[in-house]
Amino acid sequence: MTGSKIRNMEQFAAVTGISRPTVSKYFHNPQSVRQSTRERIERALEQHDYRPNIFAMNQNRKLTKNVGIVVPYLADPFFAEIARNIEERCIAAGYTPTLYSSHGEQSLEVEILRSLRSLKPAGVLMAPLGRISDKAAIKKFCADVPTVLFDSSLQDLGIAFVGSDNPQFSMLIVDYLCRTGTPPCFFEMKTPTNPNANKRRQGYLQAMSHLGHKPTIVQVPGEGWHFEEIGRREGINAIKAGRFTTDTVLCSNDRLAIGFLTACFETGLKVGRTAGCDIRVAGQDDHPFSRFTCPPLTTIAQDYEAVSRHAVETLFKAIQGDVTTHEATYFEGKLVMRDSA
Amino acid sequence: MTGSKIRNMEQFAAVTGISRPTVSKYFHNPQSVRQSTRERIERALEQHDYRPNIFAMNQNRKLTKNVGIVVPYLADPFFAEIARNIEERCIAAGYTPTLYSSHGEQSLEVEILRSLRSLKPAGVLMAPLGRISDKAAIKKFCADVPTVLFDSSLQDLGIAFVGSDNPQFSMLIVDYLCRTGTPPCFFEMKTPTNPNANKRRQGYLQAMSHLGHKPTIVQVPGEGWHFEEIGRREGINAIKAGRFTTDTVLCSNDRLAIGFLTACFETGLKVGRTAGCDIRVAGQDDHPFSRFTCPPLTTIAQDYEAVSRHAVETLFKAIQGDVTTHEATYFEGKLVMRDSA
DNA sequence: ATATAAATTTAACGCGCGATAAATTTTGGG
DNA sequence: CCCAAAATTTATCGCGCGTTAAATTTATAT
Repeated sequence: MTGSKIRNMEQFAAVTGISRPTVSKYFHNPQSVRQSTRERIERALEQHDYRPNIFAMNQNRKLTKNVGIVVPYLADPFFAEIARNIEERCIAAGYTPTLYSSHGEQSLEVEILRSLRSLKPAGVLMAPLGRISDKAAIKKFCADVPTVLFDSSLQDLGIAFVGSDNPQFSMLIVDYLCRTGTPPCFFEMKTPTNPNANKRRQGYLQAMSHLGHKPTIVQVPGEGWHFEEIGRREGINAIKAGRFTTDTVLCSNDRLAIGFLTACFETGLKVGRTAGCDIRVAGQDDHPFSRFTCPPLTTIAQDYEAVSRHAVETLFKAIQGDVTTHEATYFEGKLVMRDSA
Repeated sequence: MTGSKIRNMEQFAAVTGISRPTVSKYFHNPQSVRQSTRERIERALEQHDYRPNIFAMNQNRKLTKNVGIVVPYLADPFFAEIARNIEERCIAAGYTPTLYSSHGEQSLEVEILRSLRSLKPAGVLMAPLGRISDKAAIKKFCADVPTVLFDSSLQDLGIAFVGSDNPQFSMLIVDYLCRTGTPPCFFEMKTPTNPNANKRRQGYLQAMSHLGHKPTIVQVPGEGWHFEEIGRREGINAIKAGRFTTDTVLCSNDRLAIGFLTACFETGLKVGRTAGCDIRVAGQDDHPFSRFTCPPLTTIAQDYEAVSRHAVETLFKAIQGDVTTHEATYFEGKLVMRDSA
């Protein structure tokens, strides 16, 4: 590393002995220049750690290499994990991802889209808030920026949707629960944050009907993204009110289930699938913490490896112009048997 | 909203009937223009939703309004929460925060600093990886960009450090545990990720010595950021090997404790502080999930409201030139009594 | 060696805004 | 109504790079 400070591409090009337009071309796509040229640039790059000014680069280019990643609630480790997964894939593809969290608020989600516009992103991967999203604002955004929605579908907005086959989730776990014990009640929030919950309820109803059992749905109040607290507080209420008609409870999602496990603990119900247990509890998602509840939570694992991979691939295809019609992809979940049910 | 598309500040200025330099001044600081002028601009702003081109804005300004926020591992909800808190404070102060996670990897942390440089941030708030951080790289970065370190201290790098009084944490909980039952063993990773763990061990030793008890430290192997899994796996090993000399275990942090609770469950140990329980378990941090373990985890709550507030305030002071000498601030924790100990 | 295609160089403009200096207008106090 | 101070306008550069067209060099095939 020589001490010389390089201020711009002009000076860097001078060091390499190559003209600036060619150097510029290299940074745009290293494969677009001759190998000998590439090697000379890269040799100089090792000695001077020059980087093109990111602001100057982007201002005069209609399409940047920026990619926006928007999740509804980053304090949920599920979204943190999937965001990380997506982030890595974007970097590997030579893009610069920027991560945003809507923190459960409509106003923030809208503001994020505003900010994103000014970044002129090549594309955006977005998990919308869901029910409380400003659909009109998102629709408008999708019209201007190639956007792939994931996790939570929003009408047919964006160039594609990638998520999970939620009805299949519920049907799978209902089938398992019925095979191994009493048919489950379904525990959920009355006003769920996103449509996935509705599809899971449908799946539950369908599976129960198919197996010839009478369904019981326990809906509880609660707003916002503190699902564990809602599961705990309203779980206690529902247990005390005797709203669960069988000794098996299927929760709409894992975070609700984690809170419900606490509710069981605090009301003295022993959770598990062995003799001497009072209640079986199952979730859906395979949340990172589900492995560590007591007892560990039986659940349906989202294939978020597949979701993130397909979402990213779809976006990059669309960016490269292989735009077709809107397409929705749903990945199946897998049963994860643990000790809670 | 009129249909006219405004492409740049020139055109927007024309619409308002005000000159471009004045409009520019407004965007730099709305208070710097006359009220009547401000009102005219804001009226036009409502009709045309024009925003200055962010790239053009920043390229020719030595100091931007960007602020970098770097956390070591975003999939840990603790960091997600504190990042969110810091983010909001930055926005409220008129800055544009960008969030990065090192994902537990040195190479990524270094790369993030490289990227941050090219964003010309006004300042950076960084929770370093700790032990595996590339200290030289961070030192170099701190020399160029005003940086406040938080959560995990790294020598005396940066303009300030803001974190928790870790020895106090351990002393507080040791005192509590000794008052209410048998003195605790200390459960930790052999090679902790950051210096906080060492300070907590010191606090434990000091408190035990002060109270006249013989300390027992159980160190277990394990690398990376999957603390829960390490706590579970190595917890089982340590329990089976009879390494815990008393029926009370103080874990170095909550995530380890969450895993250790699972270990207790899987080895048949009943956790709690009531008659009939086999073991008491306590953590440190008040992790968002600690409220929902079974039993809920007794722990020491980090004051991350105070940490994030003071970190942001310190940074903005430094940015405004009130740079003094390096200063470290440590906030005390509060005992959160729950049912695990 | 020669023709042809491919890569590079040269030259020059534009992007949208920051920044500045000098000229002009507006404001507010007496 | 006048004047000094404050705010705004006018005019003009510069930032660092993208982009283009024409001229030139280099590589590849015949």
